[in-house]
Amino acid sequence: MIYASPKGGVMNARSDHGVRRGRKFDQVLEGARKVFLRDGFERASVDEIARVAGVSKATIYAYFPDKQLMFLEVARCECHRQTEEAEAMVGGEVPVRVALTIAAERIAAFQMSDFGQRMFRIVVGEGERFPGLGREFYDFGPGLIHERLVHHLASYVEQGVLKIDDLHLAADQFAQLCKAGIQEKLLFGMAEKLTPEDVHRSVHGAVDMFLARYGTGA
Amino acid sequence: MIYASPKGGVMNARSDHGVRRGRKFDQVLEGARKVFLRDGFERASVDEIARVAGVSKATIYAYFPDKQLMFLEVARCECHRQTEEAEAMVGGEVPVRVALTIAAERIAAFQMSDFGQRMFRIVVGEGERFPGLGREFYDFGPGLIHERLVHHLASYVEQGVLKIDDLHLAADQFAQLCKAGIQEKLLFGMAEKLTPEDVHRSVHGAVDMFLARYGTGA
DNA sequence: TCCGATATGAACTGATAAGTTCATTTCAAG
DNA sequence: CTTGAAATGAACTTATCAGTTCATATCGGA
Repeated sequence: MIYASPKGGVMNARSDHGVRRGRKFDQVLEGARKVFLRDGFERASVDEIARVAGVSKATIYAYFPDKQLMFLEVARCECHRQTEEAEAMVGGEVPVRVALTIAAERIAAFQMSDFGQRMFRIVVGEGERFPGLGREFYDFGPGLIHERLVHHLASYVEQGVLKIDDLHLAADQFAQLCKAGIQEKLLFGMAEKLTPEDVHRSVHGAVDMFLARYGTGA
Repeated sequence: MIYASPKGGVMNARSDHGVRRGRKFDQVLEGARKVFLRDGFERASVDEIARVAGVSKATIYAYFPDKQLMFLEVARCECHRQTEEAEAMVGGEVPVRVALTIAAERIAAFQMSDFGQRMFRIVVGEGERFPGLGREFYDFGPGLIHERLVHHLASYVEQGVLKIDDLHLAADQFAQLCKAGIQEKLLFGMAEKLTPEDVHRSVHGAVDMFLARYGTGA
């Protein structure tokens, strides 16, 4: 099994969360990621994680004090990773409609992705019992999108093509609109895969509605 | 403990889901409801349910073949019960804006309720492992609202005060808009209680946006 | 090549929980 | 009051799983 060696080669640094590092750290994290995303927190067993990671259970407990902290670490890493992948966002100089359409497509795509869906299920399902988990997920997922959106909307308002009083509400509304007709079907298992037409419909429906409300026609 | 006796007085009928009934059926269901809603499916223990229901474990297993079916039965009952409570909906002869505002307030209220939140967490969290659970929840919760909404929107379209091509999309969009600024805060534990002002802002934001897009001004 | 840090695995503890069993008791209908 | 269905409770089986322990093996850097 090929795995990246820990950055810097330092073997026994402690992370800021009570988590030790070492040679096989990445391997463990990867195994944990797979199993937690597949089975959820409660149903995932540490023995299974060890098996999938190709590592002994003792090694796992050398890194993490317990299962909860291991899970939190995985969640944290996944959120950060996912965020980095979505770095590229609508550039500066495109028409509003185009920018909104691109943004809507990203939002819809994320939520339809296997990762997006499973992570959402876990965070929502276990959220009440993991203080801070929901917050962590939000800050490095939806919250980040939200901030970007507010920022871009503001610049369009300055240009005079949008008129928005409450930028934060507008951004939330837009994000919500992108999920119309998608989120429920997926979350409640009423459709395995959505057709590109379904997505197209939601995306354009969101953009049309948003512009009808906040567009100046300029 | 006071409990309603089984309807009809028939003691040993089998329901359509492999579930037997009997003297203490309602008591068991009530205990299960409490514990499942409090702890979720995985963390709820049958012994605890027996304790809370004031019933012996053997009795529980006389009714339900296993924990899963017991949970499904509880979920079913809860959804139906909840639906019945929300029967009253916007009447016929009020202006669109008023009707939409009332509807938005209900949607927001349901999702902020303790029951709405916990049930959503469980259904989303366990949904992948309970075939049919998501569907059941949808059909007797959000799906019902959806149908009502479509129906009412159609009548306003006929009156000429709304202009809507895709009624189902419009209904989904409206429902989504009502959650803007509420759902994420609650689900991700970023606010214990939302102020009435927050709700007011979301509700009116939803109505304003919906009318901007679909209103004819008539 | 040598050394100290790291990993191993396999057995072990302790706890919890699902589901079963059965002799005994309660209850309600007739 | 009688009777049979329903309920009891407490012990029991079986299984799973988190977390520990330790003697041994491996690995990478110097």
